[in-house]
Amino acid sequence: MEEKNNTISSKTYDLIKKDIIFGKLKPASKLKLDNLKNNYNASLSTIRETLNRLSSEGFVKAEEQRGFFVNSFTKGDLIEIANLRILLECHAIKLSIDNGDTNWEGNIVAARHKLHLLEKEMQKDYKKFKEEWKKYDLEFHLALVSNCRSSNLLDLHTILYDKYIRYQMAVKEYRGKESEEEHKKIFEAALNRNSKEASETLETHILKELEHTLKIFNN
Amino acid sequence: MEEKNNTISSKTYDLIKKDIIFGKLKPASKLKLDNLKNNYNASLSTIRETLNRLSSEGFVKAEEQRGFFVNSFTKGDLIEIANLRILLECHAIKLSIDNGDTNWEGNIVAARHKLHLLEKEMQKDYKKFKEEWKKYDLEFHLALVSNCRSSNLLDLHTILYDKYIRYQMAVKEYRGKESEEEHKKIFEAALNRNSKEASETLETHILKELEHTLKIFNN
DNA sequence: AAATGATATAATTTTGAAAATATATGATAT
DNA sequence: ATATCATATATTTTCAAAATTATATCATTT
Repeated sequence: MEEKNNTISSKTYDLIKKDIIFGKLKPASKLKLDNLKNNYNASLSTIRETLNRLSSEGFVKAEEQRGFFVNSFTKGDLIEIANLRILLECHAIKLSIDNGDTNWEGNIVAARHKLHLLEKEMQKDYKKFKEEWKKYDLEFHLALVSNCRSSNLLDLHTILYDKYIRYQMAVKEYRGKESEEEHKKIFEAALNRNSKEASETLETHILKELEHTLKIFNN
Repeated sequence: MEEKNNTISSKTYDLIKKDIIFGKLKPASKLKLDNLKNNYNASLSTIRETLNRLSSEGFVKAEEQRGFFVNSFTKGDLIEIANLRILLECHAIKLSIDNGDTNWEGNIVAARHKLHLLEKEMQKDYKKFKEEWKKYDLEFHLALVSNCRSSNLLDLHTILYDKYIRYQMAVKEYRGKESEEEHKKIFEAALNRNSKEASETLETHILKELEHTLKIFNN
């Protein structure tokens, strides 16, 4: 009855995507098919399938007859992505709050709690918990927008979140308290069903993260 | 020096995408690999590559180990897509107008002129010119947003436009005069650099098209 | 020394076939 | 008749190798 990830192709897709997001596969690096084939234990055609998907989503750049590359980091791209995330996520959170119900509220409380636990860990050891934190940060943001009643919007948002977070995962320092404070404010606005405030606080949150993340271009 | 469409894979991608958009490959129909292989003269792996890309973009649904299907038509999906198109395109047109320059203005005039020619043809023979009209309608809408200075936004918008237009291409009647009048208003607002009015007129335009397109569910 | 061109090497693209899985068919039992 | 199971067929998934194209190497010419 399982419906996901039974094929080598989709498992490989997840692995490569993860390695791109967390920088194990570095920005602008060439993705040589033969290397990937060996590193991920899949055949060439299977690797090509996953790279085609990743290139559609914008994690990978395909140059015909010259091969595949991890998308480069550029200041302009980061700014575009952050602003697009604001457009989608702020729109979605408003719809979501306006449709909010008991179950949705429960999910937010749970997600916020788990995120908070990871935030404490992050204070202690950023590098160690980065990957797990990312999981719960996404879960929190998804819980907030999950009631927007548009699966097209949700799918798009998740891709934009991942594209944004790839940049943030490259920053060496954790933003800490400030970020946690913002999460708290968004959380409270959502529970109060104040969609305007939630949206504005979320926008501020993403813009501050952007500012922090832009540091990767200073040196 | 050419940089696009030299591979069988990308040519096949264009062909299949076109056939989905114009309904030659019908909504919800099974995309049997062996059939596609014969109809598009490409090998199985190549076909799979294109289907993986199309599934990332949401034209095709991939069910693991069960195969690929053209995405179904549903009322809810159409409404989601139209609203997402409004969100992206209205945002982009405002940015574009605010950054507008001479060259951009020239492109809009040219695109509007070509679209207008096709609109006249459409009055005479809808079925015959549908495909060509779609090309110039997209060109017009793209010209309007082209100055938004976000390639991420532009790429996303084009996908949403195509996803929307697949539904519209399934409508039997041309909307005619009303639609042409709306195009004219958007055009004039853009030339007057009135981004607020352009955005509002564009939203109305898309909502009216949505209303018209929803007819495909009445029978 | 720089540029050009020929050759060799490496990489991508495409194919056809093997392996794995799902679906259809038909026989048997309730 | 309906359900269950086993078998056969069809389809998807995966692979490995051939064909094509790009890149690197090296000799030759200016």
